Amino acid sequence: MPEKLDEHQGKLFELFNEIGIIQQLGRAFFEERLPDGMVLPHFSVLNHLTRVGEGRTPVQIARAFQVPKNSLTHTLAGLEARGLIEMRPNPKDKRSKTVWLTDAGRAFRAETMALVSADMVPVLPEMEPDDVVRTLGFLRHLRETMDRARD
Amino acid sequence: MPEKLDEHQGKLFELFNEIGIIQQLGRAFFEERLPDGMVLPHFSVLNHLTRVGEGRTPVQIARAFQVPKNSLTHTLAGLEARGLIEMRPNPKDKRSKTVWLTDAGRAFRAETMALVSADMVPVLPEMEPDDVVRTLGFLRHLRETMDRARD
DNA sequence: CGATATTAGTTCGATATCGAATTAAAAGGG
DNA sequence: CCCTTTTAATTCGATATCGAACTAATATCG
Repeated sequence: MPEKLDEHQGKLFELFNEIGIIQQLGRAFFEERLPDGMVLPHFSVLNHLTRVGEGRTPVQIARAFQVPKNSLTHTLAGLEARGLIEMRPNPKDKRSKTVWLTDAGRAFRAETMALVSADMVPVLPEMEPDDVVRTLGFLRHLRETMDRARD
Repeated sequence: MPEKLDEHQGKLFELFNEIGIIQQLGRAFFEERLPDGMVLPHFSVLNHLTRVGEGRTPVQIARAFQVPKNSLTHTLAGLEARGLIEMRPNPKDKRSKTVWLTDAGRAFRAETMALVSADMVPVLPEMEPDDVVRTLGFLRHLRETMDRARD
């Protein structure tokens, strides 16, 4: 039954399509609420360090976001120029660096989070918590599968 | 119970996070298989015209993808320069244009689709069709909600 | 109708993003 | 140990992306 397979594949394409559009909506939503020259990846790095822990290396962060590492170099440079992060040498590896939040970075992340959260409230009641959790689970599985298939 | 609300909101943040990463993975996956200077949005426009119908205007397409219209101007210029689409005046509105696929554009889209589909086959068995459909449904709802909240 | 507001598309300048090449350090294998 | 390979980060050049300002055409409303 090759039609079944095609249909399955078609749905997956639609899923990617939808994901792209939502990503775009989310990016715009965030960036409207970020100061002047800041973009979503700037905030994402601050958030990542808060959630996963400071002292990560640039490659680790790049892998987590699945972006090329030179793209991250640029993002980190922007954050450092704004005094939101600090780069320190990596004691385990002289080629490498580690990334740390400054107090300003922590404060900025918290403020932005509060700001965006407030504006997100109207959306929440529309989203069934169970659906959110289930979707999250599936998307993680999808990501892991794609990641594995990347080789 | 404000903790419940915060938790719900936290899950939604994680969802956006995951969506961003998958979008990135999908983009890379596509662009590895696209010729030289072509990027995902180029393909997306060809695909959109095939699925939704030709003769769309740039603003319609921009709205469908939730990107600024000047970004689309640039994408369309690239496609036109490669002879994959054709711009015609809009008989209903002298400010506007309509976008049409050329034969080369149709052929290119089909070839790329086949190429990407083939490489996507290993991922398919990992994805429960029911889960894909359910996720798709939820994401559509999420998009519509965000779109409505955009005002 | 005529004035004003809105809409379609482009242009411009600034920044983001990426692939490819580069440098420096670490790892691995004879 | 050297030699080769891999890895971390940066640099460079090219293109993508976006906000803001602009032009031309259409819609709205008195």
